[in-house]
Formats: sequence, C-alpha cells, structure tokens
Amino acid sequence: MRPYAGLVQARPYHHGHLRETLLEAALEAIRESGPGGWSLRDLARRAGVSHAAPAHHFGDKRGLLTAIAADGFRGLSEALEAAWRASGSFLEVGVAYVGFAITHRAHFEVMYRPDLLRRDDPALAAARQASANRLYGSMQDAAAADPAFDALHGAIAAWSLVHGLATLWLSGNLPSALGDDPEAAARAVLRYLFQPLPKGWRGA
Amino acid sequence: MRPYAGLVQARPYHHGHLRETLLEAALEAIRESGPGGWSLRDLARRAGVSHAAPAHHFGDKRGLLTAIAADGFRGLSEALEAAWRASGSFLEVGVAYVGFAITHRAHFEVMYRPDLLRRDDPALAAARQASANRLYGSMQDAAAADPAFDALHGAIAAWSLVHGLATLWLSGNLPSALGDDPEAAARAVLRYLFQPLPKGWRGA
DNA sequence: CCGTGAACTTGTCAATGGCAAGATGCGACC
DNA sequence: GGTCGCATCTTGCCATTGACAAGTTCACGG
Repeated sequence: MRPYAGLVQARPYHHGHLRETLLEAALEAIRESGPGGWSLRDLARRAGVSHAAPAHHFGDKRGLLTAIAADGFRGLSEALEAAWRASGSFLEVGVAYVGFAITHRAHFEVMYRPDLLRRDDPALAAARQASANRLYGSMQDAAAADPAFDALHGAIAAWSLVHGLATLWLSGNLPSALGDDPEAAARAVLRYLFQPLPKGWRGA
Repeated sequence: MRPYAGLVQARPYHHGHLRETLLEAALEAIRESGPGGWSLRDLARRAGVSHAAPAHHFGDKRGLLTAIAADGFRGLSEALEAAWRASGSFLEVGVAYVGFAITHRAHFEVMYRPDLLRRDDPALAAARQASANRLYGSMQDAAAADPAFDALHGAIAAWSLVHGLATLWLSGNLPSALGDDPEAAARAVLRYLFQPLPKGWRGA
C-alpha cells in the first residue's frame, strides 16, 4: 500500500527544501539562457522531482520569476543601504546599483521585466518600494539643501544612468574600451552627472 | 492534379508579400505581449498561412526577431541623424533616442536583447554599427574642443542615461509625476547631465 | 487510529518548435 | 508546348511543454 516505504530509495518522498532548490536551479538556468530559455520541466528535472512539483510552490513560471524578482529587489535594497551608510555619497549608491546588477545578473534580468512578473504580488510590490526608497532617499538631501534643485528629475537622471549602464553592460552592448570592472566604469561614467559641460561645447 | 487551380479560393497559393506581413504581425504581437508571449504558429495564423510557412523566410523565431532588430537599428540611426542635423545638439540626439524608443516600442524591446537575436547576422551587425556611429558621432566635437573631456565616458554616460530612461519608461517603472510626454521628460532629465552639483551638496 | 493538509507523483491533452516530404506556380530554356 | 529548377508554400509527424486533475505519501493533531 506504500510503494515508497517499501523501496530502497535515494531520497525520501518529500524533498524537504524543494522551494529553495527550485529557486537556485532557476537562477542557474537564467544565467545559462536568460529567463526564457528553459522550462519548468527543466527545473523539475534539475531538482530531481516530477514535472508538476514546481507548480505547487509557485503556480507557474510567472510565479517563480516573481519570487526571484522580489528576492532581487530585497538584495538591491540592502546593497544600496549599505553603500549609503558607508559613504553618504549618492554617486556611490549609483555604483552599488551597477555592482549589484552585475553580481546578481540573474535577479536583475528579471526584476524590471513586467511581462514576466505578477505585478499584483504583494511581496514584489513591497520589495520594489523598499528599493525605490533607498534609491530616492539619497536625493532628499539635495532637495533640502538647494530649493533650485529638482529632486525628481535629478533622481531619475541618476537612476536612468546607472540602470542604463547596467543593462547595456549585461547585454554586451558597451565598447570593450570601457574595461572589465563594472564599478570602476560606473564611477568614471557617473562623474559626468552633475558636471559642467566642456569648454566651448555646444549641446545645451 | 492541381487541387488549388480547380478550387474557388480566397487567395492564390502564393501569398505574395508574406515576409512583410509576418514582420508587421510580429510587431503587433510584440506590442500586445512582448517578444515572448506569442508563437510562430500564432503569426502564421494571423497571416493566414500554414504553420510552417514563416520558417521559410526567417528560419525560426530568432531569425524573425533579428530582422526586426536590424530594422529597428536602421530606424534609430535615421532618427538620431535627423536630430543631429536639425539641432546640432547632442542633448537633442539623446531626446531623439528616447522618442524613437517610445514610438517604436516593439523594435526597441528586441534590439538590445542578445538572448533573442543572432549576433552573427551581418545585417544586424551593420545596422547596430551605423546607429552606434550616430550616437557617438555627436561626442567627437567634445573631444576635439576640450582635451580634458573624455569622449568615451561622456558618450557612455549620455547613452546610459537615455537608454535607461527609455527602458524604465517602457517597462512602467518610472513615477507618474514624470508626466506622459517622453521627450519633455527626457529633456528635463538630460539637463542634469553635465550640470553642476547643487550648492552645498555632498555626493561627489 | 483517523482525518487533514502540505507536498509531492502520474497521467492526459492541446499547443508548440523543428523537421521533412509533398504541392504549387513561375520563369527560363530547349 | 514541355520540362526543369527554384522559391514559396502545405501537410504531417514527433518530442517537448504548460496546464490541469486525480492519485499518493507522510507528518501532525485530535
């Protein structure tokens, strides 16, 4: 009546930590072939369980990717907070954004992809909000110190720059002359934010 | 011996402009559900042909998306060139980049996605190079006019900013306070590139 | 011991990508 | 006119996938 109980088996019926195993397998799969180059059945095979087991934990692939994105935003939030506390510099917060994107490529590839995610997921929404607060928080000083400074547009300029840099870096679209240290590159590029135009240069 | 010739039929056996029809259908499908939310069989059905017909023109979905990306780079190249000729302003070239991304969303969503494309496609490589030349071209003046200006990092700062802004805009990640005119938003944000830091502001 | 519920397995079906053989029709050539 | 080659399609097959549902296992509480 209990075929599992009577067999010599490699592992018990219950995996025990399948959710974590699937998340890890998904991160690996994303690193190998992006968010789209694998199936839930692939993951199930990697985890050594039957093809429908992942559905219990995440519902479907969208649910799995949403969990990964939420983890990603939490990690990003912590990285930004740490950079702010260590340096008090919004530029170093920007560098930390790029650094996080590069070191957590699989998470980052998913986090800003609404087509892949459940936008109404409460954990995702909360994690996103927390990281946005960290991003914009370093701009509140600017608004307080100089009423002529537009915090909204300044913050979006900074975010756009680091987000664009990370995205272009990860997709291999930047010239190799930029080098292979993303944080050094981010610092060199961020220097041009809030810097004067070159002498004699039209453009503004 | 000729079943087609003897039937009353809605159209001839040969579609006549199936390649263009498929490209149009793909752009529409991307607008509806991104590059991943549809199949080649979907497209074949939209075009009124059999499921395997698209394979003749593009090989597979990757080939189709590669053709779309190449068209996208060509369109972007033209838009950047037009902005440069009209204004002589690298900032307006940046605004044109954002404007193109928003008005050609389907193309843009594909263009910087190496996971979806054939990187070794000659037409794609040529179109990418042409648009990169237009992007960086407006920075050559800077290097010539001020030897202290680093054209590489300055150009990447500008590109990262507009690319990040377009990407965040298209994925619905920017605050609604930014408004709904992408070019106005781009101008407001680009003002912070090469602008002095606010008075009394730490951060550099 | 029994019932419940979480965590799994097995099975089925429609849709898909990939591949290959078959069909259509036009132009060039004899 | 007939034939051939080729571009452009259609049909058919098969392995894989997502989605769904029924079935099984096992730990815990009453």
